[in-house]
Amino acid sequence: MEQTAMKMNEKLFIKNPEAHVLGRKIIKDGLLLINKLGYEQFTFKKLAIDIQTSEAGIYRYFENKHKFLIYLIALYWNYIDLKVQMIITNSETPELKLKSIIRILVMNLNDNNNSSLLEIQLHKLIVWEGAKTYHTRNVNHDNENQLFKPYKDLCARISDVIREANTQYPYSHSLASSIIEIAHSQRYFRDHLPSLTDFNETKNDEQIIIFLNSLLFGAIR
Amino acid sequence: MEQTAMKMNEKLFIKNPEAHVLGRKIIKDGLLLINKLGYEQFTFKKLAIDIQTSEAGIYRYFENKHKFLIYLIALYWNYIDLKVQMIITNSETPELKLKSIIRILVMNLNDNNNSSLLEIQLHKLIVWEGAKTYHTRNVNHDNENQLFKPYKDLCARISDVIREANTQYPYSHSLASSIIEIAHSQRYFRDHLPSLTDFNETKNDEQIIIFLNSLLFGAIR
DNA sequence: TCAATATGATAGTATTACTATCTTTGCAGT
DNA sequence: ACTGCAAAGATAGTAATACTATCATATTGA
Repeated sequence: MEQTAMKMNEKLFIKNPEAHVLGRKIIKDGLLLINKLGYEQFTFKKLAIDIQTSEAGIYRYFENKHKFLIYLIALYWNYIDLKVQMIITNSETPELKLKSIIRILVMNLNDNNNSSLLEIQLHKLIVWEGAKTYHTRNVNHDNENQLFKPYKDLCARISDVIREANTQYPYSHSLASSIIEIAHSQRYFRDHLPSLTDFNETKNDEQIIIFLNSLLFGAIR
Repeated sequence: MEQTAMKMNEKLFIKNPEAHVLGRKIIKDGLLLINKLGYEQFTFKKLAIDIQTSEAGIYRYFENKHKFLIYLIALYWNYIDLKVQMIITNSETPELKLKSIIRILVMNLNDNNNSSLLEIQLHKLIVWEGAKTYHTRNVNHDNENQLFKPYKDLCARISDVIREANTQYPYSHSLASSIIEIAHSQRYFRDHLPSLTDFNETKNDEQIIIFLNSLLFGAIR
């Protein structure tokens, strides 16, 4: 994943962090620190101390911590989209594609144990903080600046597969975004508000996968 | 709705706001101000100026703005739960109950135009800020203090109806919480990130209702 | 070698999220 | 009518946050 070097929206940063040592350190350690402290407690000051630079040093790369969060989340969406693209080209039927996509969305790590630390951390971030990227009074402005394009692209891609499975189904985009959101919220509920779910303590992703499958295939059947 | 006087969890406030004039003003105008500014920009200072009291005056009722948000959201869940209870006793079949519940969740205002300003504002709040109540590093602690009980109660109640409709269905809680979350996220997407949905510009709730019905009945069928 | 650029170092400001204290108002019971 | 106590008003203060500005130094690539 490291070398993918996805082209990121330039409105997300002031100076491209991937192109400089300090920038890369900000991303790598910043992701860890947000996951450690939570978005609200995370500050550029704390990150600066962590990586032994100054607050101003970080502000040279990112306008504020909200843009920083959107940047990291965009990284996640781009990465998932890549994985989904691979699945699509390698799977036979749309049904098999959808099943594999669901596995990617819940980040089932059992099968492919080559998942990097970065992937795991990005998945943790999306589950905890993902919704905070767009639940702001800046949504419309941020959306005009295409900051959520990676999410929308992923949604469109999954939507295509849904239509491939059932050309009559009229809500392919809504179904795609719903499956994505539920994959995250049900995992969060399982781990923190378990009475909102039916998943037992054995934190086995299999139950979430079965639930998502039944939802998706129940809808398009 | 005004006179329902639900018993609220005492850990949500320092001094019961419903019992005092200033407290009631904080709730009423605070709700409006959060909806106007958004949770992040909302401060007790701004609210104090708004209702012509002091910051300290508000801190006598609420520990901080996060607890205040949870309080308002709990108000919403309690209110919805009441409405759902009424529907359950007045509907014939579980299928009719579920259809009516979905209408309540999307806050379809066409049929009952007696919806108060408070209801509309609470619904706006849950769509914009609802997830922020539990996406915090305090979740576990807040949950132990039963702060999310109203949400869990509602989820359990809907879950019961789902099981009434299909006694074999094993994911009634997850399905209930998913339907609730999707009702809110799809409305938000329709209004702010429309390419994540299939709903067109005529902001008619009917499309969301149809989508939710197809999801729910597809799952339990 | 020069010039641009990256980074370091330090300081400063307005706002936020509180806490403390002291005073005044209004009402309840005797 | 008097007393006492809780509610509310008024003001001040503090640490942290979210920035912005400036000047110096290190690196590097043309």
